[in-house]
Amino acid sequence: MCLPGSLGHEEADALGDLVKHGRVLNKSEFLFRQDDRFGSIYSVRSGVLKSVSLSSGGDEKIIGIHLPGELIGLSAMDVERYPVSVQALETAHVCELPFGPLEELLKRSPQLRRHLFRLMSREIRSTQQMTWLLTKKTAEARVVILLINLSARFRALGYAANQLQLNVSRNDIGNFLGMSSETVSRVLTRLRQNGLIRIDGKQVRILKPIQLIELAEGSLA
Amino acid sequence: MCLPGSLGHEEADALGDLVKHGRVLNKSEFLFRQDDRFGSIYSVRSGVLKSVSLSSGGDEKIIGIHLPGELIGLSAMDVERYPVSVQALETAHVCELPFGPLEELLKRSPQLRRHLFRLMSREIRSTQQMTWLLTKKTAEARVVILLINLSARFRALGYAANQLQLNVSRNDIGNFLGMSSETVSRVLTRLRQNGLIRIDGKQVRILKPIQLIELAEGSLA
DNA sequence: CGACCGTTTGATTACTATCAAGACACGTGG
DNA sequence: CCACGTGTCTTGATAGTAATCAAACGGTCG
Repeated sequence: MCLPGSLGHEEADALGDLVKHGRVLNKSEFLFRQDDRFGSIYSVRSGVLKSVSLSSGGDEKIIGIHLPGELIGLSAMDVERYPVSVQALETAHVCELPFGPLEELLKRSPQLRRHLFRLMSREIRSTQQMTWLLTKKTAEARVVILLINLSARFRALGYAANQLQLNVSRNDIGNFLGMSSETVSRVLTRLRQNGLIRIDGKQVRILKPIQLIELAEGSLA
Repeated sequence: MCLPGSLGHEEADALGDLVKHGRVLNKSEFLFRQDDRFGSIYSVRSGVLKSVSLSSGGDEKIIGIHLPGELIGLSAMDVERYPVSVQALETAHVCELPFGPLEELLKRSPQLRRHLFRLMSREIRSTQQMTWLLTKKTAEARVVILLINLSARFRALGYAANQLQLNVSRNDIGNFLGMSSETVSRVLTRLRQNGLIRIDGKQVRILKPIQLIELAEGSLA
């Protein structure tokens, strides 16, 4: 399924017709690049991708990390060109939803309309929460909250919740959370030393979720 | 007009019928509070308001500052209750757009649909830009960028672009930009000393916009 | 095996928060 | 009208968190 959520059969079928052939991306391949002409919204079927925005000054900012079931491109609906690049962090499958036909379908399906509005609304909220994270939390708490957040999202997908396959470099994590890769590294080692997590390369295993949550809340309640 | 933007006459009329009696808010009065039941989206006709989110830990985070022409409540469309409180920073007029009837109208008006999607998309982008601001810019640059940003938004409304009436406390500015009120104060005095702005209480006059912009770009390009 | 990129760890620096005190503005009540 | 209190703003001194600079340590892939 390409648009997870509460859709009737009819809508699902119509949507199925609309979907252009799904796309497979290899690791580090781009789904689209910043300033490409906007034409489609994408839905992640498998794999993990990142959104990156390149500022005029030349530095990159990682805007989001996308797991299966999530939509990509919602921030481009009112502009000619995508404001970010999207790149696969591992082999990924996506569905392409061409925006024109999608709008047609929206005409007929109140369900789908509600659904899309919901998704966008949620996106707004989650980005706003990120600003809260960035201004009110210490580096340690930010990393911990990211781990908890990813864990919850994995669980919601039916994957193991405390066995995170982090195909994201320390650099990317730091960029995303507004800190240096060194600090990310330091925080992770400290967590490991305290027995809250285990680290095997890109694998992070959450050993004591409850204490992690306490840590996240604790540092500046 | 309650939904600024490109609407046909028909839509505008229908929308006019839909709008519940506008509301007037005195300074520091609440439009709605966090956890109030979601029912309406609001459009600012005059005045300035702020969105504040209260975390479980008890501390507040200012999420947004709303000028005339902007919509409030887009982040609540998929939840039962508003995730933020909205408070007037000065006397303000708003239109209330009850969500149920609005959805009815969306059924019939592709124009309006597009318009709403556009606004939400823009909101996503502007919040994402805020995360960029918070992670990639120094305290000084953040304040400067806020000034420039407000100036541009005022100009777009037809107001004087370099005569900002900042009915926001230093504390609120700091909260919004992720820094202490003291730092805000220091940055503003430095800007004043360098002749880039003038300050008369809440009035900020931009004297050298070009140099301000250079400053904003300069500190960490 | 060696080169290379990402990670870890250490030492130093720097930005900004925090703590504290004084200045200022404003509204109230004497 | 002026004294007073309250809240915000400014300014200063100090402290802390995280950035930066640097170097050693892997793991991976020709």
